[in-house]
Amino acid sequence: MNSILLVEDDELLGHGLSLYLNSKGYTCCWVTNATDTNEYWFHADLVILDRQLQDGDSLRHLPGWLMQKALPVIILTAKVDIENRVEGLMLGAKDYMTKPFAQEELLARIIAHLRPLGASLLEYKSLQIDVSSRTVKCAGERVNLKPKEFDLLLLLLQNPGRVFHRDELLNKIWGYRSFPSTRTVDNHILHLRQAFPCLEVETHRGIGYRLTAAK
Amino acid sequence: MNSILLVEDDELLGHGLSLYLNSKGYTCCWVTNATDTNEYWFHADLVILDRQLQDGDSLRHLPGWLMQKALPVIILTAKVDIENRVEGLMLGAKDYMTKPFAQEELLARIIAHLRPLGASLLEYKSLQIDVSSRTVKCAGERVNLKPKEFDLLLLLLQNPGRVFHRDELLNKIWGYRSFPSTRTVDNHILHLRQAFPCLEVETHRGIGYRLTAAK
DNA sequence: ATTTTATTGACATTGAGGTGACAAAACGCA
DNA sequence: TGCGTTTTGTCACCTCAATGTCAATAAAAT
Repeated sequence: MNSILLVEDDELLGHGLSLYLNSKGYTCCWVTNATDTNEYWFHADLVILDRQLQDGDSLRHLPGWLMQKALPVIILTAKVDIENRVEGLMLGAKDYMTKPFAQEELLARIIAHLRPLGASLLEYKSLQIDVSSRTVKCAGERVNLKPKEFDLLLLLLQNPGRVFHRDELLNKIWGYRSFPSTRTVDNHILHLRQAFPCLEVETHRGIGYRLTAAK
Repeated sequence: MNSILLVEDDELLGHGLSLYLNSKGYTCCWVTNATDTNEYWFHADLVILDRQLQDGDSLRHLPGWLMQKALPVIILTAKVDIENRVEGLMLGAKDYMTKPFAQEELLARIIAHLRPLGASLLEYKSLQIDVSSRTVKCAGERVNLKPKEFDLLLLLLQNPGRVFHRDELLNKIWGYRSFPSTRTVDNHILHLRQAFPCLEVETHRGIGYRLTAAK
């Protein structure tokens, strides 16, 4: 469960937001000044930072805080002019919202910033395929696939249930434009089947292969 | 040299923005439809996506595109209502801007999203990398790296686990736009491997390299 | 000019993956 | 059911392109 540090000296807004965020399942820590911010910064996964605090413009502290621990920061402010937004973003913030704003939008932005970018994770039964690292885990165990094998697995997983012509596979993965009789596709299908017992690849005689849609 | 994919079917805005981004030092690729987006997605570091294209709502394609390669996406739209913003963010976008907007703010947001959330101190096993002073310590011992070697190490460490195409490395670190056959990348990888026995760089034959995510 | 850094080219090494032989299975047809 | 044909499964081998490696050269920095 992610924890959010809310820095807001407006009692009403601070109270409302912290309740709201709590209700959405976040651990929300609400502070009202720079000193407390400093203290709680380390425990947060994301920071919502009001720009005007009683003890001054919170932006002054931002670079220092970020240097201690890098976090996604969403700045809240009443100021609407462009220069201020640009300044906030340039000082290290990830996002900038102008009051008044809708709770729902803030929440959506929080989710967007907390969501890991590399989450291109495909799942099929006990398989996990990470596209960006080109790695496959089967029941938690890393399995090494050769490049073409990985490409083939990826294509099948991205279209579960669909029948692929051998020719289509040769074209999409091997880049072939003519289709000689070859055992190449079979070979790679074979390797995948051997590597992953849980992988249900149906043979469609005279056509090609398809991956049984997992649920 | 970061490259930005601009998906915008308004001629005027598309042209203006691509010029602007180019003038700010980005390699900007401007396309106007979903098909071309699909093709260029892989080469981009960040995507600016207009929501309404001639061939429909671009949000339909977003999850599919993100699955191929995870990228920060900024959505542009004329729609102002909250539901639309939330929808876009929930589908995987990192940011959402409503037209009309100021170029400067878009630029600031681009910078914010491309800026690695990295603290100035990166760690990997027994390595400590100080980004600001460009120094590396291995098990407490200062190790001198050549500039390009440091850049390469930094890029890998900022994206642990991710596979980098050789072309991508040549582009990001060497600024190449064409990709001649060269032993340059291999050489620098070699030097890093020799300098740091603890550095686990996987070779992905025919693709590139990746740093094993340490934990 | 001297030192440091980067790139190139030659050569060794490796491993991905294709090839073809053969076995096994599926299919068609009587 | 049985036989012949076609398609697929399986395996071992072999090729070649991609990479590892190093020394020599070029380029850049000082």
